[in-house]
Amino acid sequence: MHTHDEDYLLKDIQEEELLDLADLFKMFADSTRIKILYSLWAGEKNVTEICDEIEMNQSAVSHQLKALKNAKLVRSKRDGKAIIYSLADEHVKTIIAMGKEHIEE
Amino acid sequence: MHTHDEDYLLKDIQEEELLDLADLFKMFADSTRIKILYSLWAGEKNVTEICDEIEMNQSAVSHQLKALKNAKLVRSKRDGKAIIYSLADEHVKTIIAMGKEHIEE
DNA sequence: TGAACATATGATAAATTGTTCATATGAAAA
DNA sequence: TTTTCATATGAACAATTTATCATATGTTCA
Repeated sequence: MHTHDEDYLLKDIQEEELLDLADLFKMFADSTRIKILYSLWAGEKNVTEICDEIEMNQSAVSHQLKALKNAKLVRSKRDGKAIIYSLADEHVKTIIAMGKEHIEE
Repeated sequence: MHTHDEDYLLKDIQEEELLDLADLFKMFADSTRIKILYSLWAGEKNVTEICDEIEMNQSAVSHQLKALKNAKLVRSKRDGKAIIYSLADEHVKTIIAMGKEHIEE
């Protein structure tokens, strides 16, 4: 049996989930970030390589990598002086693939 | 045989596609718009109903509906005084579902 | 026809976001 | 142990985005 309070709570949780969802999609909603993700599609790269490939300066890329890492869309590991980034999981690819399907109609 | 020009062109098309992709994801990257899409998940609704459900004023909702329609994520049809909106296709649901999967880990 | 209702839209103000610049941190190599 | 290379970060400014307000448009009904 559901009380009114429970319904209220449920609605609240949904609200929070929707905010989280919006935050996630924000990560895909900027061309620099999408370029970075796309650039990592083929495999891991260090920051310099990403900068070269997407032709964007190091600071901007680092800032965006930080955001992507926060959203758990990329991982990083150190290799000597370099930090190597890679896609965190398959969802990244799936989400981008769905987006591509939509615009290619 | 690929000429240098063709490669350049190809790169250019990808660039444009990435911008389009980012624009698409922008639609999902705002809580008002995500609420609207979610509200239409169950079925078509007119503007007033959407406003009531997501507790947002009519002007803001209309502005966002316009953006969503531009992105071909919702459709609309007139019914007397009202305009009835609905999700444009299944991609909307798939994309949101993928997003939910990611954050629910 | 005109009053009432439903939605759209333009302009503005507020908030958010992204890039850049300068500099800090941290690892390697001389 | 100083210099160099790779990356991160804070602050400031610019650009973009969103909500709000006022009003316009279009439809129905008296």
